[in-house]
Amino acid sequence: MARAALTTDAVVDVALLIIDEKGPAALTLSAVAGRAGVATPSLYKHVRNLAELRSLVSARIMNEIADQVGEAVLGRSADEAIRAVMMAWRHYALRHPHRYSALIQTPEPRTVEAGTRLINILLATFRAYGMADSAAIHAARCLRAAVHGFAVLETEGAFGLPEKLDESYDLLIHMMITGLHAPR
Amino acid sequence: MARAALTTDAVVDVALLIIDEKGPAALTLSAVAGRAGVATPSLYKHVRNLAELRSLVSARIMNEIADQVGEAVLGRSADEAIRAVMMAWRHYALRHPHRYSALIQTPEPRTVEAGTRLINILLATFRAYGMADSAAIHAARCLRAAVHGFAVLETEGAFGLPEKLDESYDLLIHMMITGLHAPR
DNA sequence: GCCATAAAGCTAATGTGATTAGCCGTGTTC
DNA sequence: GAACACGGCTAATCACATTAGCTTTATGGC
Repeated sequence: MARAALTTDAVVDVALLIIDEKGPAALTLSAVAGRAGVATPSLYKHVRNLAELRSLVSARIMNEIADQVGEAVLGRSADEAIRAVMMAWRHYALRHPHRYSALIQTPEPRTVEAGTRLINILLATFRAYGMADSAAIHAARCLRAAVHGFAVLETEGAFGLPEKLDESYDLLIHMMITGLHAPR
Repeated sequence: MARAALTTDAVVDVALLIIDEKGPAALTLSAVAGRAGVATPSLYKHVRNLAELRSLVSARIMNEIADQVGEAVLGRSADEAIRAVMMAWRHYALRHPHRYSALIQTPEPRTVEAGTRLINILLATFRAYGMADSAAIHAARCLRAAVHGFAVLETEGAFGLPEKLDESYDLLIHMMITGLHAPR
């Protein structure tokens, strides 16, 4: 071994710092190296390239979301659980808007793995409705799409009037819950 | 005047060609210039810079979506209209996945203007339910979030099993429609 | 038909970032 | 105490975006 120094995790930490401050577009290896007090090429000792750093960052973020959502759902079930999931997910996005924009959806192994944790939470929740596996998968996809769509649009500032967004989201939660109960 | 040659619109055409073939990340001024048979700096006679080109491209795409959705909704109302909107929107995304990924959500005037056309179609549709203005806005936001979320996730390949996606989307349509009818 | 002009194109140059190659010091380990 | 592997560094290359300034060519007015 050699000096203690930088680790891959520490590089990701710095990357998140930059993203939080200036958005995903500002994530460059130069910027990370500057923050870490190191020359740019030195980073290649810890990450393969910029693409890998982005993927590590994305996975870390997805894991954070899964953590928060998993925590929120503890001790709740059915409608209460759905509401808790949706609230926690959106709150994460609002607390870290730039991080949310840095999420990669493209099938990228690391993020997919973290995303699977999140999906499993949703599936477990839907089993509380007595749903069959297949039905739970469809329901989970719908919930994911709705929440993610709202979070993306809100964090990117795509909605016009900011003041009533809580109300809109309440409606979305309501629609999801009632939609799940309604017979096909 | 000078030679006929390139126009801003033609540059956007070429940009869309590149996006369709290789995705939004491949959209560089060099690539556009190469395709257009022109030196890179010549493009600056037609677009201010790469950022503006992206914004023009995004606006064009959003307008295409609004066109398709607007067409789909003709002659329909209420539930039928909602279903038609959702189907047309997703179909556009599936026909042009790379274009869908090239959409910019950030408050960017040109895209916002085109997006407003789309929102107005949704609002008009919700009035068919006899909704008040405020309720229609919340409903439109929810519909937009759900459809956009599904389209983003599907076009980026974020969903696992491709074969049942039609079924999942049917469920989403069902959830939206029943959710809209259910009382708060 | 001839010229001024403005549009549209071009070459050259600069700056930023990513990435690679190859060198150097420093702990760790035997 | 010497070999080694790790982590950092400098130098160099490449791809792009962007700017400056020159050249060419329609075209409208004469």
